Amino acid sequence: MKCPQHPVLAHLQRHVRLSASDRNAIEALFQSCRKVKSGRELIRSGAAGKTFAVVEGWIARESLLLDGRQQITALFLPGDVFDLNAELIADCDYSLRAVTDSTVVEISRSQLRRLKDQPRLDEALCWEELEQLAISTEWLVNLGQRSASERIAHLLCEIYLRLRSVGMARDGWCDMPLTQSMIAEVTGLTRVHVSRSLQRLRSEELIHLERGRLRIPDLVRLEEFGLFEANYLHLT
Amino acid sequence: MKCPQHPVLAHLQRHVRLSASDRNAIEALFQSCRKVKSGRELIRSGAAGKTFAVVEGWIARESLLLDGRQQITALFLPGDVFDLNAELIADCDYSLRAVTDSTVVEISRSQLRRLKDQPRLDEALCWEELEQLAISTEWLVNLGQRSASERIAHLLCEIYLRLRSVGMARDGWCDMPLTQSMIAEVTGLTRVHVSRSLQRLRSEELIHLERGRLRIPDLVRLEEFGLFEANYLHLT
DNA sequence: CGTGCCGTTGACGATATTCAAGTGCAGTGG
DNA sequence: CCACTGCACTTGAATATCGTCAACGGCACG
Repeated sequence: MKCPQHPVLAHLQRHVRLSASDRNAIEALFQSCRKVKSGRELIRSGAAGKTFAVVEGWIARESLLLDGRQQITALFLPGDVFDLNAELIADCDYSLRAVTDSTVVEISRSQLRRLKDQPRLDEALCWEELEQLAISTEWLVNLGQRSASERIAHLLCEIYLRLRSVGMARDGWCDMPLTQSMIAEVTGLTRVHVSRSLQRLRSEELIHLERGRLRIPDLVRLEEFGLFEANYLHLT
Repeated sequence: MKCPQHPVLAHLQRHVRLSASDRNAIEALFQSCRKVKSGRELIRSGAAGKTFAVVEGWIARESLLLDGRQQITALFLPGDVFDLNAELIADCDYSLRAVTDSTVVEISRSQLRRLKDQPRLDEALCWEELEQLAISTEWLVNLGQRSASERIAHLLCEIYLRLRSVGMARDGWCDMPLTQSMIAEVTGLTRVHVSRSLQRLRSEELIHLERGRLRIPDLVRLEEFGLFEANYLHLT
């Protein structure tokens, strides 16, 4: 699904109304976009950290354990600006991988400093950080307290609302390019168990999920099932 | 265990060497300390967000589910400065509770802005944010991928190293005021299973834990057991 | 026409939860 | 001084949830 206006601008303006010069400063960044093929890494574990904005596509942050177990610790969707302080890191312990064919912008520390000199942009960027932290906090609750089906239901609610907030979901429909293996890596479950849990959600008519598209016939019911409370996303 | 110098200064100076005026700006904050009794809330769910620095004691961030299940999503130890952008939040979906009798400093948004005008302090504060995010990311891996005993081992390694970085742990000893119920709320397990898992760690001589004190006879062994890799803490 | 990835299914086993009862200890008040 | 209470922790037995192993089908890609 296409985003009506530029997703990064839409995302930044969810809490702060930007001036024309603010918008220009952001748009100037897009002159150096970077395309990344699905499955390729933007940042490899061990490299230096970088700040990104997602113009198009989905990005996953992955952490690898010594024995090969793997966890997706964050998902970045169109419009997200993330890892604002990462340039301080000399060697990352995570990697960033494109879930779909994606377009991103790298933001250097000097560019970031200039953006932060504009008060409204500074505030908008603070909201970005706040959102990332709130989401990862909510994911902790998800992994710690919810059952398998609840975790998946919660994740799908979050994805739907995050996409909707930049105009990329409506009428209960949105893209959902995550494979079941990836859902497993997000939710801390096995592929097999994700498959079974999804079947349960389908059989209870809570979701329809096929060929990379998700349909939620009754969002309220899915939210209740997944003990989902939207306020952590700070949508207005 | 007492911190040799002021824990907040020690913490901020782990990555950045502060000037005398930087240190004065921080010390000025301590004129308005706030004492909180063990078990009391600093911030209640629904209130406005605030920025804090921990002078003394341990603080937990808690999230409550609709059905009463509860998760601790962060622990703040002496020296930590946290929730730097929280003043934007009108109503929190979490609460902050003192684990032990504690002393904290509230930092207002205007104070914060003044601190951020000093470049070294700004950088030190960025490191604080980076650390919080890295820890919550690592906790996601913990909940998603590790077994019960591994989770607890990992948590104890983290606590030990975080305390040691501000001089509050040495020779394998540190404070450990968390009850087993709290460990359960951090690790997403039940109290009962935490009790059994701790017994396993004790029987394998990986830890000695009693009366609020932790002893780790062989840190390397405990780290290996818990698949702990310290680099996410960015200690030098 | 293979090959690899994604998803599904079944049988079985491991891990963690639930329920219930009981201990030790610190603090309280008669 | 001693019962009484609440809290932290422990233990056992039964159960549920989730993981592991293995096999199979469909589909896209070269």
